[in-house]
Amino acid sequence: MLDIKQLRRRPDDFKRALGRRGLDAPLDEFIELDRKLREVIAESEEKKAWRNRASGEIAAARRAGIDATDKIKASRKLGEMIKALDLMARDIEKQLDDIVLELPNPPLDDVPDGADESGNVQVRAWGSPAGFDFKPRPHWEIGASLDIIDQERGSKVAESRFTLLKGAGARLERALINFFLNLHTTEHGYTELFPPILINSESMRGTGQLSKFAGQEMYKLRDDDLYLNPTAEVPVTNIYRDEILAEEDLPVYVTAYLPSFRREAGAAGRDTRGLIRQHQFNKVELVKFVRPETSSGELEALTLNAEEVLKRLELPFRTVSLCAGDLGFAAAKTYDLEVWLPSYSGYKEISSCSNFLDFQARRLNIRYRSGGGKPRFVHTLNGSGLAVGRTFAAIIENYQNEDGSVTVPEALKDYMGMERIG
RNA sequence: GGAGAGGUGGCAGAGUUGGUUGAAUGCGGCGGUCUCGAAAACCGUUGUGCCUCUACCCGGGGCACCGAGGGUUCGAAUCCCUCCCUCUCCGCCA
Repeated sequence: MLDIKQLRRRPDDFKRALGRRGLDAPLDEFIELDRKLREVIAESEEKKAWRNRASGEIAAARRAGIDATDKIKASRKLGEMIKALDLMARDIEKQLDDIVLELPNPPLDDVPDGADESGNVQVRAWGSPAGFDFKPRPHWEIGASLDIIDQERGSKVAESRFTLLKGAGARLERALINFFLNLHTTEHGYTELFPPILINSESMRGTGQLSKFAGQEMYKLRDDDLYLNPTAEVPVTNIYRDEILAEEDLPVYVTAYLPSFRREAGAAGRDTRGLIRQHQFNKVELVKFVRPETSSGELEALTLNAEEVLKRLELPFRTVSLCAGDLGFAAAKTYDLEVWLPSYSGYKEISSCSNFLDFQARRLNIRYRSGGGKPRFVHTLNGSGLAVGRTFAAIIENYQNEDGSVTVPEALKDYMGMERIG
């Protein structure tokens, strides 16, 4: 959520910044409604002050045994007017919310221009895709022939886009989760969390997952006000909702492994095979709560933490800075990590690291007390570190051998208890 | 799932015959006195949001907030309704 006071003060700046996203924000309408709202509030509060005074006088009169019927009558009339004004205020507020909650975060200045994916800019690349002296196969074929990925039976138990992992496959999934968490907790200074997997609508709204457009993606429980976790960003960022943190507690670094569920509405026909786009997938998330002055550097550090995972696994990847038009709703700046996948003959997103500035914190009301002064909003950041299924696929494809076996990456040998699969 | 108790300021804990109670008191925190310094003692101070005045800050005035939402009333932390949560006992289970 944007800062309404800032919006009020310099709407043109916001209009320009949001324009970089290709958005024509209805800010004129906002300014007009906002002006009207304050007018109504002022009138209502003035009448309330009057009523409060009258109530005191009625009390005093009663104690003195004086009749106050006329005062009570006048006060009653005032009450009706106040009720009407408050109703009007609430209506205007609702209209304002409808506008403000749909306004995305303005991009930071160093975010490249561009309307879509094609405007993204590579900032660095690591490793080089291995050449194969045989025809490399996609991970779903290798997985099937090694009998470690079973998509038919996954579908039998649930439906399509659900997968059954078997034997070394199940072991690899678990190994990756452990490896990620161990790296981040022991070497990168993150505290491990294991939050609830079912999430209430208030938390979903807080991080923006429940806005008009995004609501389609979530699995909702029929009998309860709960959703299946779409990304650990939601439960983890919400842990401090409505809290004021002590400045000395910042920065907070937390990491969490959590199964994630998405309906993938609108993705029909895309990535239909293999582990790339599943309804249920595992992910290790990195989340930071930081002081505003530090968030820019914290994003660089968080991105490097995610990159480190790929380096340890010796998987070639590149890092791209998303252009203004490709940024997610709440992000002011995002780096995507893309891993090399032979089956795509290209790079595929495996992590997305974003700085939200105070956009999420304002909506979630997460603040910290600076010195002895007023509470200020923290900045929040998050990134995948990493998506487990896509890492699984990348390992199978990049480490495949001509005989159909897969070499276990050095970093995973202890976790796997084997040097090769198959 | 059954029965009961309860949700008040950073914490603890008053206040429920409705009326200067934003809320006693204690602790903690901050500032000061004292001290070479510290402790103790004493004095003062100590919530958040919004509206408004002044040029932003500081400050002044106002409104709101005692789990959430609604209701009764001139007036509600105090009465009524709905929901949420916590605790205790029983049952059940991992």
